[in-house]
Amino acid sequence: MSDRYEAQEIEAKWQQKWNDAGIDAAHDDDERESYYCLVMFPYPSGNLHMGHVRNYCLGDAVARYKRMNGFNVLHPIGWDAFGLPAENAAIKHNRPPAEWTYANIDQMRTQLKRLGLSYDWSREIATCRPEYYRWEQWMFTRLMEKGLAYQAEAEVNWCDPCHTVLANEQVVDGVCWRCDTAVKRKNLKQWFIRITDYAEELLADLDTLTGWPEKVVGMQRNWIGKSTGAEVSFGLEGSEETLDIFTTRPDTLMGVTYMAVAAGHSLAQKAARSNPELAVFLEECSKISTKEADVETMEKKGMATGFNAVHPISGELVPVWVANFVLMGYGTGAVMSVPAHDVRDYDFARKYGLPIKQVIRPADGEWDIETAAFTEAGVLMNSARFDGIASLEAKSAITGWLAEHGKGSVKIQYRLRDWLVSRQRYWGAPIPVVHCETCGAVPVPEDQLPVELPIDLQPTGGASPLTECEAFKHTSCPACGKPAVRELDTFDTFMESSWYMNRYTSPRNTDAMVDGSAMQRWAPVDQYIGGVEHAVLHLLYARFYHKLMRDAGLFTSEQGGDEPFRNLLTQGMVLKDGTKMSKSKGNTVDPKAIIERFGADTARLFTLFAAPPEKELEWNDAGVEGGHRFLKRVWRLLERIDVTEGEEDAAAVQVMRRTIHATIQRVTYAFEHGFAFNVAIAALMELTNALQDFKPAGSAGKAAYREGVEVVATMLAPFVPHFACELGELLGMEQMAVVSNWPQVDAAALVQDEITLVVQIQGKKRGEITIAKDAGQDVAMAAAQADASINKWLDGMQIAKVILVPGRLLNIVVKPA
RNA sequence: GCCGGGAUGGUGGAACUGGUAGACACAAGGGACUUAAAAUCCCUCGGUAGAAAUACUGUACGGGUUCGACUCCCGUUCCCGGUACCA
Repeated sequence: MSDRYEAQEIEAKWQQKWNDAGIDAAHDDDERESYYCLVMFPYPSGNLHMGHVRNYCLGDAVARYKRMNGFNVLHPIGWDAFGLPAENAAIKHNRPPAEWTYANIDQMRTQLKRLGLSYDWSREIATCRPEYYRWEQWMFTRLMEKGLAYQAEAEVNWCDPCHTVLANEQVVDGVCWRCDTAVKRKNLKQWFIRITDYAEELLADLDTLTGWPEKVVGMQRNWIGKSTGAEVSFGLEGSEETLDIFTTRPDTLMGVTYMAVAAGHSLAQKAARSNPELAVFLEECSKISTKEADVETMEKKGMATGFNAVHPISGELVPVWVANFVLMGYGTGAVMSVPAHDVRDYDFARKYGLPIKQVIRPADGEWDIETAAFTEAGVLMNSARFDGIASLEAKSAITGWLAEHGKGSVKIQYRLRDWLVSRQRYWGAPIPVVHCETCGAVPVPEDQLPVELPIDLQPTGGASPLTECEAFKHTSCPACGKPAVRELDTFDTFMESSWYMNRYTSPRNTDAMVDGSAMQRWAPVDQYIGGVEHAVLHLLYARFYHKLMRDAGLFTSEQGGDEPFRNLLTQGMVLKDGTKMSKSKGNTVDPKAIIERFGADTARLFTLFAAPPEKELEWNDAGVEGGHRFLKRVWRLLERIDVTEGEEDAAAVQVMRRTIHATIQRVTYAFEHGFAFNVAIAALMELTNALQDFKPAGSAGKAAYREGVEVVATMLAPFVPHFACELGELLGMEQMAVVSNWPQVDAAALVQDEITLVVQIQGKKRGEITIAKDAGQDVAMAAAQADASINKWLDGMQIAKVILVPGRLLNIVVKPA
């Protein structure tokens, strides 16, 4: 048994033993310090792909390392089980989404278990179960009561032939993915949650996220997009109404030469009634998809409405245009245009022959406005009483004047928009609202929750089958008791993924969404690991939801924190042949095949070794074999474990022990700083190579060799737990490797009397010298000059400068004598 | 378009806070063992010149700062992620 490494047998054996010993359970009642390690739960698409494997191997390494360091670890898993792919699969196979979803969950659970991941399976959750989503329904009714949830019109991508709303993903080059018909924008009354009420806190608390990658914090900051500017009321010629806009550049107000409104703006709609040409243009505008990338990259077009706006300061008339790039959902759906000082306005003005009026000039020098827009700050000109003022002061001067005259005010604007949570889909959590002719939109009372989704409906590709489910649709009004109809939209699936991390702390709680004391024990998540593609949306919604839960009184800041994730690791994607693995490209690698051929440990080892966690990982079948070869090499270290060869060599033992303890230091560092497991595993390979070359001579040699092999077995445990346990057993280690104590560095073993110093001349390496550890510059220089291969570069030269970097290098700067 | 990230040998990657570029692997080539194969072990392995010692050159591209730059600054190209209804 011990002479060959048989992965399949070993892995089955240890998974059974771990299960029997219950070592993966998180204990709600425990003296030890808690540690919460969370990986992003998967969408149950049916098969585990390499991205999952990578994510979960990283999380498992962290969880196991923390257990070996004495922590009581919560490492849960579950299923993000609502969503669009289930409906697509349902149409394809003509089976209800629920069936497909639950079958996939069973299959993927088996695959996860085969990998030997140390989850506490007793806490498994699936978001499509009423026991789960009832609490987000409950939360939504609370938000309605607080005025944080509201209904408003919003545009969707609509496909006429399919008679359905399309997700952005389903719009390809402006047409429906199924029937190739051009999509149309359509207004629907939908539910929103006021995330903008929390914009300031979401922004401010980014500063507390010191354990997050800076790039993610930056992306969130930009997404929230706080800008300070002014709201300005323009008049409308021959009308009492005003045209209100927001601008970040009130200093350029005197340069406004036209206004631009969205196609959906009331002014545009009004103008189109008497202008057929404009009506055609508006129709054309309604055919752009709602994707930001499409809107921003299309050709900028516009048309005059015939209306004129009245400038709030000069009283001059400026034309109001409709422009296809102005978005109804942003601000007021109207903007002021200053072509002289904004690139997009400049291009638009040039295209349509609109006037360009320069009102800012550079503080020093001239600017040719005929050539390009001047977008920097400067000094005002052509601005009547504001002439000569610098941009910065002009902003407050002009805003102040507007405020005095009731035509504007300082305004803080966020790019962040309220969270649209309605989806016109079936496979999602029902929105717990009843629409009553008398009482309006009424939240479903707590004692009637959950509003259960009928699970046996069959989507057809058209409208959601929920809209045709009479049994679901008809109910009575919770307020007045009269017949009423249920809300037929379901929640955005980001709703479920926004609070699952907190649910794991008390996953079977039937009395409340979460339990304050369980939150106190576990929350916030100590380490969250998942794909960087979630850097903005999922992570922002989860942060927001955490604050909503706190403010609903489910836990206090002291119990659950103000933020859900203390530390974040964003892993890169798994690629094959330089591109993302996908079925359509036919370049997928099935983890199952790797596991069957080499075992779970080899699959785990390779995914961790092949690339640093945050970088993309290029899959390489040959590399997998290399990983397997390494395990076999470690295995063979056992052959010499009780062998002694030759005379004891104290110096060799000292070098060996230094290597062992330097490796402990390096591997431990990887776990404590950034999880560079590729480097940690490389260090373990180096140690293995050193042990292979080491002659275990005499009792000290034999002891050093055994120490080294035991250290390798123990430190491999977070990465290849089955292998490490088997090796540990064969070594006669007292405990299973996965529950052993993490090795400690013996500082004495690291001490070195002499060090090697690189010698450079003019910054180029010319040799090495060996000197005493704490020798000074004089000693180093003497040693350098005593070395012929170094000294030849000093011949005929005058030493201009000497730089000594202690422990690293000596750089000698010379010039001709 | 906008926001964020990346680019180092034939390949994946390493290089601490600006201090030896290429650790550790993979592939390839050569050799040992074997009747043979597999497995295993040993050697070579950025480029140019050289028998070698060695020298020059080299971290996407063009500049800059520095005694010293893969690392910092300015500009450029290409690739990837996100862009609010994929999750």
